[in-house]
Amino acid sequence: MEERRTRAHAPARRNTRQRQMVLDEVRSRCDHPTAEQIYEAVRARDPRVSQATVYRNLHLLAQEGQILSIKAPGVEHFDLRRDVHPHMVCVRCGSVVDVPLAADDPKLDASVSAKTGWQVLDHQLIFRGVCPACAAAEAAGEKDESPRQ
Amino acid sequence: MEERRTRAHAPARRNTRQRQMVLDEVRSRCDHPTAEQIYEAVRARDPRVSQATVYRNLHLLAQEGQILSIKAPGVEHFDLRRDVHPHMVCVRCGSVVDVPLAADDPKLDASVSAKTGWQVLDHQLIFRGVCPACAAAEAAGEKDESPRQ
DNA sequence: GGCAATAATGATAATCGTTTTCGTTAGGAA
DNA sequence: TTCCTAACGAAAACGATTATCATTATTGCC
Repeated sequence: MEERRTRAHAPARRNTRQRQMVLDEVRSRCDHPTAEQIYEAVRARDPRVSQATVYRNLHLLAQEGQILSIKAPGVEHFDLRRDVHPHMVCVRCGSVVDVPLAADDPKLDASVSAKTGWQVLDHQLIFRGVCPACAAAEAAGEKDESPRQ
Repeated sequence: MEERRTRAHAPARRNTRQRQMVLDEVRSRCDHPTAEQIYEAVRARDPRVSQATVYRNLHLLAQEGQILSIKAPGVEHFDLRRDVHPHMVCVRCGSVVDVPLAADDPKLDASVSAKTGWQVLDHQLIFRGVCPACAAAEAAGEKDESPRQ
């Protein structure tokens, strides 16, 4: 009852050329690209790949734990690192960098789960700030100094 | 030179009826409403208030430090508390709650700033999880158990 | 109190990132 | 090789937010 294919042979994940390109692209970078940036890079290799495919695969890979998704305000970024670690977003240009802080308490999620009764999946520590480049630009007299986002 | 009104008498912030309604509405709640929810509540009091006005005022109040903006993945939420503190978002229904954790190290921002050379404005700690209500619904056999967002 | 300057508004269109739709293509087990 | 169906591509749809612009109304000042 109710297991036509459910256990017989798993959900049958297929290894497509497009999926491999998306994974390769994230892995080959040392920054924190957005879906749009990955799309452009993949598209440079094969212009027929569609945006939807890039989004689909980024989310699939993140779900599988092969890459990390960073839900920055406004745009989602991706990271080849798989361990949870803090990030910092520039409120002026949107760039994202890793923050070199000691890893958080690994029991944090469990402790919050115990305190709240929620089933905790993961967490994200995000700093907002102004990167050196944008700070320099501001100092140099660029008008419009109000933070965005 | 170049200070027609710049210092004479500040930018002249006006106290409009709409702005007061938005602030009252956030203050009167113990949850973490979205702009849309505030819009609906304000609109119940005065149907002529526009969405743009609600967004404008929420951001202005957040910038002034009168309320707190929580950049949850997908939607922005607002909080009557003014101190930085962690939140948890339900990946199924999107609800947001405060997390009862000891306040973070107040020197955290300064320490990150020193380490990275960025000008740090603030930070956000966000947990993702499944709230008890949604967990119960899942257990009760609701189909579609894959996390959203 | 009246008046002008301009901050702020309301209605609406536009934007942006992302997701859905749906007909077509192509992995890969049999 | 065949067949099932996961995955694709193109395009439209979507939801949240922001910009535009003519109009309104708050406030400082006489």
